[in-house]
Amino acid sequence: MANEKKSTGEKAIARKKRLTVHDVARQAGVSTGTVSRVINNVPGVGEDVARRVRAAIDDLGWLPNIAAQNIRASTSRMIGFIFSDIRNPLYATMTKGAEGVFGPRGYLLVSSSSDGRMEREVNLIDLFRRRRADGLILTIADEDCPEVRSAIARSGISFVMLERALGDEATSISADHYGGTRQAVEHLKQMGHRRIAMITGGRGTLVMRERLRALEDAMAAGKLDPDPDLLRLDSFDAEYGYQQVQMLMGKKEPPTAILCLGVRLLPGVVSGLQNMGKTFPGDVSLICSNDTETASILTPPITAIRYDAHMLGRMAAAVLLEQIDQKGGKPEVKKFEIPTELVLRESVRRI
Amino acid sequence: MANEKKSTGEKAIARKKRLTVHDVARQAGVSTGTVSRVINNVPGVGEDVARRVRAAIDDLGWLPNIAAQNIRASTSRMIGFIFSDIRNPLYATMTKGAEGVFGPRGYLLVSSSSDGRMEREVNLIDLFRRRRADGLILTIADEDCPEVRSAIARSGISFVMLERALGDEATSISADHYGGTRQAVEHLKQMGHRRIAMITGGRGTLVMRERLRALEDAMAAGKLDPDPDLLRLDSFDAEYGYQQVQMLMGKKEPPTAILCLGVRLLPGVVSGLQNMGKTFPGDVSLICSNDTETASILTPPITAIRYDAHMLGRMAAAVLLEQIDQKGGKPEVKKFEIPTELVLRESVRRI
DNA sequence: TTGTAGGCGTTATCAC
DNA sequence: GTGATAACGCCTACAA
Repeated sequence: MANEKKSTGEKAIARKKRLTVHDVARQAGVSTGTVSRVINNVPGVGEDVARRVRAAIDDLGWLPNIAAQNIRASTSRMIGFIFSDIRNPLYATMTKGAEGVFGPRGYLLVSSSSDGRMEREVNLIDLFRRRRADGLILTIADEDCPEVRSAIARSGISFVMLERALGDEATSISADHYGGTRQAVEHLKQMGHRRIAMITGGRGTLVMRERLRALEDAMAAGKLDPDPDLLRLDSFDAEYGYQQVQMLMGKKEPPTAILCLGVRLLPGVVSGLQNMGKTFPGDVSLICSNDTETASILTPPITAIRYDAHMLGRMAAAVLLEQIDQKGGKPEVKKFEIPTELVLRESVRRI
Repeated sequence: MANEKKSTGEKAIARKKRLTVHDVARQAGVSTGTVSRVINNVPGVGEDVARRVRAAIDDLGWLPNIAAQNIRASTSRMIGFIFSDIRNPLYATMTKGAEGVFGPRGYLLVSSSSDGRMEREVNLIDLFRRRRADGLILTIADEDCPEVRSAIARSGISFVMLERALGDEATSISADHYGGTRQAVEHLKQMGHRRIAMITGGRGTLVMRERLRALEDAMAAGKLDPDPDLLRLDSFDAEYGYQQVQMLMGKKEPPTAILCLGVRLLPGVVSGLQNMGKTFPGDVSLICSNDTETASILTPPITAIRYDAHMLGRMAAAVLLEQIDQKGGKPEVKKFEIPTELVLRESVRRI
């Protein structure tokens, strides 16, 4: 009663006031507490009263303000997902996968692109801290960046690394890049290839480390000595692929096969080859990663290392939620890996 | 003082309590109001006091809780963007563009996929209403769906339509699909084509209406009578493209040119052609929309209707923010269009 | 210049 | 069963 400020009177004349529990309570002739109990299904509310409340809710078209609920519960039911660029189909697919897990559990997924820049990553982490995100999925550009690591640490937010790792300090979810790359190289070796180049990016990430280790192991196992000049490891950009493939193919002793590892690299590599009049697999064999529709419809279609990015997103979401639920007991650090598969097509020839 | 509950004492022993203005105020030996003034740059705070406050903030590592700020300001600084699927590069690109406008202005962009399903769209709109989003960018599946329209209306949230329209009722931003399609068809006519097919989706959207109108106008202008059986207008899915292109090319009188309008359709159409051993432009000429890297590296590269999706996202964001700022005066309904361009490549031949 | 107090919209803890 | 009331974390009159 004391609460009936004049704003109620203004409502009709002034700009539409936002609806609150109070409006519903008044309309139903009950207290706000009762309204709250009804919408939260707290037992012990009279059936007729509940009916009246629900009628008032429908009548006014009220929906509880989640922000207010959250502030009381000191939670946000929001998860941040940070990666380089949503235009990369890999991240779009992971986002879609994660969304499918978070949505039904009442969490809002907020994906944001850092353009792979450290300051943006730090800003985004701080932003999620200000918004009191309940969790973070991180696919950062460089696992060793101290600024980013300290931003993560001071945020105090539960997080998992996706396609990245933080030593033994954090849970991570990734594809089996070692296995995938190893299988690709073994296939090339079987097809008679000895000079195998690799174009990729992601220095300072689990992904590059595993790919490199796989290549080295495979070469060593075949008693082939790797040529360091065949390694082009500085970027995932199409432009980089375009340049490097031409430099590689312009060498006196060009590679006979190229691993093109990174979704955006492939268009660059292919148009680089086209630009210098080289064909695949005639002039050079090609294996790409991840598999995409583009890879499958090029002429000829391209052999690819495939893994399920959608599943990766789902797993990251599920693992993170589990970790959030257990918050209190210190979270166990776990490592999850999903399998890869070599999709044989026509871009590799026997030599 | 009365406020110093025992929780402060517990802090050391119990689970880490969240930081608040109170902690900072105590640490700096000032009141919470003063802390608030400092972080909000309200003039009239003693320089030494401000310094002490800032020191305390840094010391504790506190960041104001945006949720709490928002609940006071009755805003959320959050914008929802609803479309069918983030894996569609068009939406990913728009999202990126919009992010670039919202971020610097302190707004959080939340993109979510509806899978083009009406109930999902309604759920998402209600979700954004519960979260008190300040604005909505809508790329819904069907402009005429009454459930969705009423969800929009009852939400009371400022919104703009992106690549969609709501008659004269709402501001919309889109590419000039009429112009783009018209130009493509004129080009085909000039190259001697008379039987022009169109594969696309999006019934009930501005985009399809404009494309269809352009095709009809162009045919009429050339005194060609359109064959309704050459119109395949039921889906944007790759699978649909795969099927329909084969049905079209299997006809007694197949088309001599196909407009393949929809990013995901292209891989389907191309592999459909490959599957039946048809080539382009030998057996049929091809024009696609939007332009993608895939279109440019296929053999041969594909003539494409291009428009700037990134710009579309930026514009939608800018227009929406302007509309939000002016909230109070009823928002003017405006229509924005960005130009398209026909990128000539090698998938169209003269006949 | 700084402190106090009330309120933003909700829920949980008391009483009744 | 239901109704007051005190938080949640912050900002802003208003008072001092």
